Amino acid sequence: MKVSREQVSKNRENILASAARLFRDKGYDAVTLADVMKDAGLTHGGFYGYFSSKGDLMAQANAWQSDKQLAGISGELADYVAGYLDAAHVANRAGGCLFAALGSDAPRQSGAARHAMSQGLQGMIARLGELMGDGAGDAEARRDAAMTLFSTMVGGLLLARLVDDDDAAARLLAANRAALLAGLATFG
Amino acid sequence: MKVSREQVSKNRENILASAARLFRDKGYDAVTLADVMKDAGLTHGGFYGYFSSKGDLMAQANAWQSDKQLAGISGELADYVAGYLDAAHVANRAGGCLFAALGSDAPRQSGAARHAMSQGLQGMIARLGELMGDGAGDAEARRDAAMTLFSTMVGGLLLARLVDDDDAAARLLAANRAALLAGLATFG
DNA sequence: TGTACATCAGTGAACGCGCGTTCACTGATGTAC
DNA sequence: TGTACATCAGTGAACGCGCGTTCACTGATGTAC
Repeated sequence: MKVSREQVSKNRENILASAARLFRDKGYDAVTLADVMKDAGLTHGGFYGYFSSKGDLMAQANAWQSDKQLAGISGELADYVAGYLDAAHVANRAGGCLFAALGSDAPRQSGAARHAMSQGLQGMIARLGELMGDGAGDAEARRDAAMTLFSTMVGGLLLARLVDDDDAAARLLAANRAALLAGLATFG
Repeated sequence: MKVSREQVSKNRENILASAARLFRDKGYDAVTLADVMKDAGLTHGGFYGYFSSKGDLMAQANAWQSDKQLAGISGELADYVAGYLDAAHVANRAGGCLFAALGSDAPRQSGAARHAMSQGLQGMIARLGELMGDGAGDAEARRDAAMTLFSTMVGGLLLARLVDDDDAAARLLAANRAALLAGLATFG
């Protein structure tokens, strides 16, 4: 049955939100279109009214999630870093950072899906560069510093999720957090 | 037809080598058992004479590749870091670091496959800690420093592969390389 | 050392099953008058 | 404002296809004598 235009808009948003969560949680390949549509409260047949293919959904979900993450950065940079390198973030893959959850899969995707993630990453680096203290130098130097900062954050989260020993994970987080916050204090 | 025991041993090695390459290149899910067996010069039906399931292969390939990588670390730590954060490594996913290629997929695997990778990572960190200069402090401090070092290396390589712009990738590599080598020089 | 035979690694066809995608149909929406 | 009808979002069954896994068979290996 036909639904209102407003409902169509909500459904589209729900599909993207469900896809963004499920992809991060289980990986692109392990998530089926039926899973996504069911999670969004619809049946799988309606999918092609919204997206042209699974690849299209992957691209749009990457862009959607990138935008959302970027918009979520506010306040002190040190607080953002500390929240990122936290046990709660390690446990919350479905709701956490796109780049740590799907970063090693992205280069394998073709065209649009990869590009959306690439653009998101560039935006992320630019934003973190802006938040860097003046002590880090001029705009170019701050951008370089942001690249290293975010590399360590993503790598640290990814490795903390990888080890299957809670103590080792906690130590990885703590070591990275301490090193990065010390660096930011120097720059600040 | 039956083959010699020596050939069986070689075949097993070939299957693991093919699997380790293909998994890193295309991801676990996108690689079929037929792909692996064909790459190893065999037909797919023979697979179950060597491994009990695809998951078993994934676990053993992870362990095999981890061991190989660990054994490949020698010489100056600074040289290893510079070679790791290099454009050639970005381009060579199939032959490169297991953790950067499959790190975000590993936590989704169950039991053995994840554990093999976790053990490999712990070995890697221990080895890098040993190679840290005395300036980094005692054994515990060196291990912490190795954790941050490897987090930045893995994150830096992963993000450099993710961006679909060669200049941006080169800059990410350069920024991380410069920051890490400066840090090592201080510790040295 | 040579021969006869049991073993078993490898082959390739076949099996279920699940997935992405398609499609005829339904019935609520929104427009034309 | 009400009514009649064209539109089209959503449904659920069906389709190919490819994958992991199984299995009867083959023929070289390696052992027993």
